[in-house]
Amino acid sequence: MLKHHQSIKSDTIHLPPSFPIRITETSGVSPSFQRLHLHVEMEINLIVKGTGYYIINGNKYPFRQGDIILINSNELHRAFETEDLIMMVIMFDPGWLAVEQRYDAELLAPFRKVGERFSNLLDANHEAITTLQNILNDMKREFDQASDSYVSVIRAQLIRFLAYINRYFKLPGAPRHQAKLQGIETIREVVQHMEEHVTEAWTLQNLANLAHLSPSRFSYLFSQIVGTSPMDYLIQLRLSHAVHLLETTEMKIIEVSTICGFRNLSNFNRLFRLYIGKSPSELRK
DNA sequence: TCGGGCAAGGGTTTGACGTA
DNA sequence: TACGTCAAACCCTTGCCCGA
Repeated sequence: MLKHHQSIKSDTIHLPPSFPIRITETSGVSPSFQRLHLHVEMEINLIVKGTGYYIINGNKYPFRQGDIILINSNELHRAFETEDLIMMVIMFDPGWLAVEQRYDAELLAPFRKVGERFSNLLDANHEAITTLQNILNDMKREFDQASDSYVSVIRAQLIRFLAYINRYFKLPGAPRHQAKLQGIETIREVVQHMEEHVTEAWTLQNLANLAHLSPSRFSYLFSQIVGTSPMDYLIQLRLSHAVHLLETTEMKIIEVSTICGFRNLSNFNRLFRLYIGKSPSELRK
């Protein structure tokens, strides 16, 4: 039986305390973004090119070129690529802006009030989006060039970015509430359990038992919250573990396959090629 | 609104066998 | 040893209905 207080552990993002922000550009969706995860840092994604969608706290947000995604601290999220995706990813420690909140208490509202007064998705068609895109591009340029006083410029641009969201992107009408998925904590606990016991021979029935749900109800809820079926998610967890072992050890492929919970080598090879795009032996070359 | 039960269809897994 | 193919068995997903 699961302990009630268990939930998915936060990812640890190593940001230097003196400059707690990281700006990168990613092509496609890296394995760490494909899995359901959360972190204390606030995250901004600018869709530079292509399409895909985010699952954030059980809500699906399709995105396209020009959209901006905001992810608050500890929001459970997962990214998917549909086509030719390139994203700018900004992670920052909200504590970095603690002083500014003395002067503008609403500065972090676009994150803190997401789902109520703001949406996770800032639409590429919004009249003010170009201003925000320019700010983010400027931040990336400053980060890459690291010229004199670039830390101050990036910090100032981040404050400007948040202020403009406050000014132009408040949702109209009554406060909106996030989708009430009562099962979200239950699914969190099951996902945590799967990640900690990835090699177990899980069946849908086992997983549903952990959640105290029928298999059909569990499968439906899981897909709503995580974005893929339970068994598909389990395969991705196992393959991530397999990639790690293949890259960092000299274990035989059949040993890796067994350790990662695959009971059959041919099935492991087939799934590996399907998800990773190459065979296990090709990965090692 | 949430959850259980059921059935149909389709996807997945397994194990044997072949090839390089 | 590593990996691909294939057929059969298995079981998961989905949709629907019903009750609490």
